Amino acid sequence: MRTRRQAGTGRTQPDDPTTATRILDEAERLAQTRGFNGLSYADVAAVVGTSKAALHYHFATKADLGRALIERYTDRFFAALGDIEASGAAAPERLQRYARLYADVLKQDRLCLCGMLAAEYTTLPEPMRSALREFFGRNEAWLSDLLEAGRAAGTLHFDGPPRDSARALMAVLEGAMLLARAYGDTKHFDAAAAYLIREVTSAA
Amino acid sequence: MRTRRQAGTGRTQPDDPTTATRILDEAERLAQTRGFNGLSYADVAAVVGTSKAALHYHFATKADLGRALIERYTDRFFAALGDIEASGAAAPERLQRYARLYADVLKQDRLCLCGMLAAEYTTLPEPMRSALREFFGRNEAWLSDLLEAGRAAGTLHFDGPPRDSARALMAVLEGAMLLARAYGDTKHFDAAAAYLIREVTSAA
DNA sequence: GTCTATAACGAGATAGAC
DNA sequence: GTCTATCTCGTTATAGAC
Repeated sequence: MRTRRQAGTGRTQPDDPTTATRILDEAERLAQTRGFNGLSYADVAAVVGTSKAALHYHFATKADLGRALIERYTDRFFAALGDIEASGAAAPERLQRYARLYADVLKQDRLCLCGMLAAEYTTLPEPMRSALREFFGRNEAWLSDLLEAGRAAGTLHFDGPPRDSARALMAVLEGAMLLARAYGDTKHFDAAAAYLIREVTSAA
Repeated sequence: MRTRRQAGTGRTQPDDPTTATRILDEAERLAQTRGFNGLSYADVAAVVGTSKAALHYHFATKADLGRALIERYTDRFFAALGDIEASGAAAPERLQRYARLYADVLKQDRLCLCGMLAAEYTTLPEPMRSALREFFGRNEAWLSDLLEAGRAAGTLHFDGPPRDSARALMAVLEGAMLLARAYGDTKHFDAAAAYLIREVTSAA
């Protein structure tokens, strides 16, 4: 039931990476490259330099670990989206920066954590499934707002409801990561992303 | 080393589904829903109504089974593309029918076999990896030819090399399947696919 | 908080009878 | 061509010492 733990003393917040954090870091890396089902406690423990039992102390079950992974990933992702909003850039530039978030992940030879987990969806425990749906739902909402605002400002052009275009954008980014990695060529991703953004950005 | 086998007698070709075929059918279904790593010999044997050892007779290793799955899937897929070509339809209609191939898979609550395997790419043995790259490479070539012909005929409109648009199309279809299944809503797929096809089909 | 040790199970794969 | 039986290994998870 427990997940993460404060130490007995009060000085556990602002320190170097805590053990739980290092566990999450390595589990995240493995999940993004090999998938959640392709990740074992033994793999993680070996890199972190601890034991399988210690992992179970921090994350009692693999489902707990998985849920923590998605939640941390989601928090980080939307913090990055907050940075984009705070930049005050116009809609086309925001869209470019959104796509760059994905490109940066791919450059590390990783897939989007949630895209990867979506492929494994039917094998995941329910807490992970609902966390995934939340990630994609919030993404769709964020993109829809961006598209709608851009269209209102005359800087973006597309037909139909913003939600449909948002879904298409998410789909092309997730799909392009998948295909680009199979080819071992990030240019596959860049071409697909640039194509779709050009469609939305260029005048009708 | 062996894979598939003819019986001693000569009448093993035109019969009801042979055991090897039923094995492939069920393994394919599981791979498309749970992934290749989420599929076990025990699962397949239970549905086919045989033993794990019998599976090993037909497909000595799991890598052999996986390769056979991709090859059969590829053969079927390009047979379907051949039907589209033989129909004599114009490029926009061909594109619609191409997208419908994916939609039909999704309606069975499955992902594209090769899209699913692409997510598991780093965990796959090399023979499966090269078979995957071949599937996507041939797809890209087929779509590129279609796009180029459509642009020449004035029925399709897009900028840049056909190859980039082909990649974007494949990416959106694979990605949309992934996301639609997580939502349990095939309309997610239809919206994304329709959006992208409209972009290419409508006049500039 | 972390360890060693081990339980309990499922995986892929093999041997040999029929 | 399929079976039963078994092997070996890796998996998640737990027990209990320190």
